[in-house]
Amino acid sequence: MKRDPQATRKRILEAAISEFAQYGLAGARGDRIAQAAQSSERMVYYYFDSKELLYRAALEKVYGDLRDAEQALALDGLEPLAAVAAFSRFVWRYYAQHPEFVSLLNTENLRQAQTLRTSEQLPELVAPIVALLKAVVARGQHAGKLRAELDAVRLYVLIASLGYFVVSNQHTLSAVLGYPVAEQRSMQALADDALGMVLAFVKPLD
Amino acid sequence: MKRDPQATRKRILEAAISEFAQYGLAGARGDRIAQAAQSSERMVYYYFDSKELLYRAALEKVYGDLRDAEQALALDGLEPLAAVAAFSRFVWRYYAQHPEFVSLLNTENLRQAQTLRTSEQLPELVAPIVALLKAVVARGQHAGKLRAELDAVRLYVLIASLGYFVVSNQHTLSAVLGYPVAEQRSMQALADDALGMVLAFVKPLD
Amino acid sequence: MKRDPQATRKRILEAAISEFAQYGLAGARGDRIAQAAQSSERMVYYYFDSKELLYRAALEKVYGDLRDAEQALALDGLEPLAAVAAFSRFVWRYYAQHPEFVSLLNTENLRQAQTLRTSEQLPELVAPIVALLKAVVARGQHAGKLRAELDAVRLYVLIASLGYFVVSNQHTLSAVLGYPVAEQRSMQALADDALGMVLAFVKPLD
Amino acid sequence: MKRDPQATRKRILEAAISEFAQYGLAGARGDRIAQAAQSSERMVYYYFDSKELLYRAALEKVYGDLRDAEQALALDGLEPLAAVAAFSRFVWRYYAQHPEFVSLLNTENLRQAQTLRTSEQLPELVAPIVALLKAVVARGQHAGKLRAELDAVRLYVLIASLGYFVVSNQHTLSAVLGYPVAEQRSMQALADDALGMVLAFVKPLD
DNA sequence: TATGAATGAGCTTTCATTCAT
DNA sequence: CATGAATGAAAGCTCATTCAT
Repeated sequence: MKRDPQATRKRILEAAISEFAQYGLAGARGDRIAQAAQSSERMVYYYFDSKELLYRAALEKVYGDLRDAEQALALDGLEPLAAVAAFSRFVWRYYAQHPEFVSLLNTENLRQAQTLRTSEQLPELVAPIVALLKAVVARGQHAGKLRAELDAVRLYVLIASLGYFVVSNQHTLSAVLGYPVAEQRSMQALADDALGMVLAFVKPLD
Repeated sequence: MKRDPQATRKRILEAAISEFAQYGLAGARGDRIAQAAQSSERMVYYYFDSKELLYRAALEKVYGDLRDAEQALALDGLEPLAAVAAFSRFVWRYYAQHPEFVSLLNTENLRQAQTLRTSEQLPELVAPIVALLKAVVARGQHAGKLRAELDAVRLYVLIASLGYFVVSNQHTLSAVLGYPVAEQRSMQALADDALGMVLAFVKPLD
Repeated sequence: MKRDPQATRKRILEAAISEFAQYGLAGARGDRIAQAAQSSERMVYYYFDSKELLYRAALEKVYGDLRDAEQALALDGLEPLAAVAAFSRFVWRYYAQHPEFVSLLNTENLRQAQTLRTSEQLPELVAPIVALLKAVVARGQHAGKLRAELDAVRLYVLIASLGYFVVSNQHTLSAVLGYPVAEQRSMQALADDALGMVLAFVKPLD
Repeated sequence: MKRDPQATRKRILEAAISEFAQYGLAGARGDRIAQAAQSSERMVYYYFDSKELLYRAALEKVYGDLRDAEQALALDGLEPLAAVAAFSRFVWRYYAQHPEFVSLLNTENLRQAQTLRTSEQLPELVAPIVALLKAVVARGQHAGKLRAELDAVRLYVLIASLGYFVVSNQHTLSAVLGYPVAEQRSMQALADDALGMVLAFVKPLD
């Protein structure tokens, strides 16, 4: 009826991302996805064959989107310290603006990365972003602007950590601390603190 | 079977924690819990009335365990900086040694803290630990050993962030980075870096 | 509600035999079985776990019934020739009176005996009846009343053949030949001819 | 794809025969047929309109093939006894070499010959072969070489029986008796015995 | 002649839960 | 205190078939 296969497929995939992000894999419901996509449950299987494969497609989509977003990052022209700061801000902003990405990652970790481990295209979707930071670190160390002992991968993990937790755990945090993490202002304050931490950490101890 | 009601109840609760941690709320299966508890599905309902209530009990249990563990923390006798370090190490070690706690938190955040928000005993289970850090910060600032602008709640969030992410996302991290996060040694290296970060951050900029 | 588990289970199994006999494994419908058994589709799964296992149970039941029926056969007191006749008549009568057995066998052959081959109890359900004929043949050959070259297994197959086809293929036969195979009289005439055949075949050519 | 409509139609029909023979009507799958025919599911409907009609076409095809094969049978020149033997061997060989025919007959009987009974061309496909035997019997009786009481239709049924069962039930037989019915040698031994039976039966009791 | 897209209906199976003792 | 039996509701998925070009 719609005769626009690409569009239908896309609507389903987007509805699925949102559903999986909200309910996890086990909790996601086919009929809800169909309804949100203004399509039918049948079409979901027509395009994606099974819930698991739809979930895999959703994961690949959100990782792909991250990779696409990071293309816009131009760190080469920046001072090493400024580059680390820009990188951190980019990552944190991405998490904050894409809570469904964070949620899907949590879901995938619950499953012990079952799907990710067996995906063929996922590795290549993730490699570039770490490479980006590696380049900055190497350059900064060479110029004496970043600590020599710095390990780029560990630095990446720490930067990610600082932005991830507040998005991932925003609901329990505000329930438990009464701290309104989701609000712009507190988010910003946290990000400022975190940036201070990162920069203090990467600077050489002159 | 076993004429020891308390023991049966306990086995069920423990099996439930492990099941919820592994599969989330929606993915958890009553029969698997019953089997792991060497009991019957019927008993699960006998003691906990419903899956939701069992889940709530599980959440309360893991939060209670954290509260109990933190009793052992004696920060009062320590220097402010040492106290911050001890606090951080405690939190991180707890996360690392209790991945089921981390996993349950993720599950609860997926549900937008639905259960936690309506729990009566949960707030009081969490308040003390933040209070602990608050005391240290106040004392340290008074003694001029910690930065005056430091906000204890935000500091708590940042410390938690640094320990949480690697446990929560260990599976995707090792799948995607090939970084063996779960191993003792890499965990330790990360913790060392993180501690460096925290201390550099809290110290006054003399 | 019925609180008579054995009876419910039995009604379901009988309904299943009749359904499988009428529609085959693929064509059998769970709801029809449930309805015929005056139970619910859910109960079918409660007792038998899956359609396949229900089918297996059905097969085992009809083979078991045949084995039970054959207990009544007392061939030892008979003359060898009379024993062969009695055996043949028993087999043919059993097929004629249990078309659902014949139909299930056809279904199982369509499936290339997939289920039967992997059944543990089926072999032992079938062995005795052939053993019965073997004993008769041995006795008859020893007494010079049956042809020395006779192979008991082959004889069994031929006897079974003569009774099976008319039951198994009665519908196509009457459609195609206009021969009312299902009627008592034609059935009897065929059985008489068949018995003549068998006896002429087993007698020594004096 | 292939601009050869007749060839496509033929491939589909052949694939259908094989599919119906292997899985029955209910168990047959449109997509498997399409794939085996190197065509598309859509084409199956294009040429045959529905599964039922495709099944009917399959039945008509296998009956037609039998009728064609039997044209080669020249019984007129043979002695009555030799003619009966030739007829029997032909039928048995045909069954053995066309298990898909046997399987389709079983499937059709499961359905209580629903399709066959309402077919217009099927009766005329089957009549000739029985007529063939009738002629032989009449001739033989007239010449005193065949028993006078012999009924040709019943004789046909018995001959068919003897060849059908081993093909139709080969899988359960070998599973249950451990008798390798499908093998050439055992098949031949059975056919020899069966021929002995038939001839002993039709001969006058001089 | 040929075909990719779409679909309603229904199938088997699972799940959390309640009944009855 | 404990449990075997029973179940309504829904979930994921499949099937034969039709639409639209």
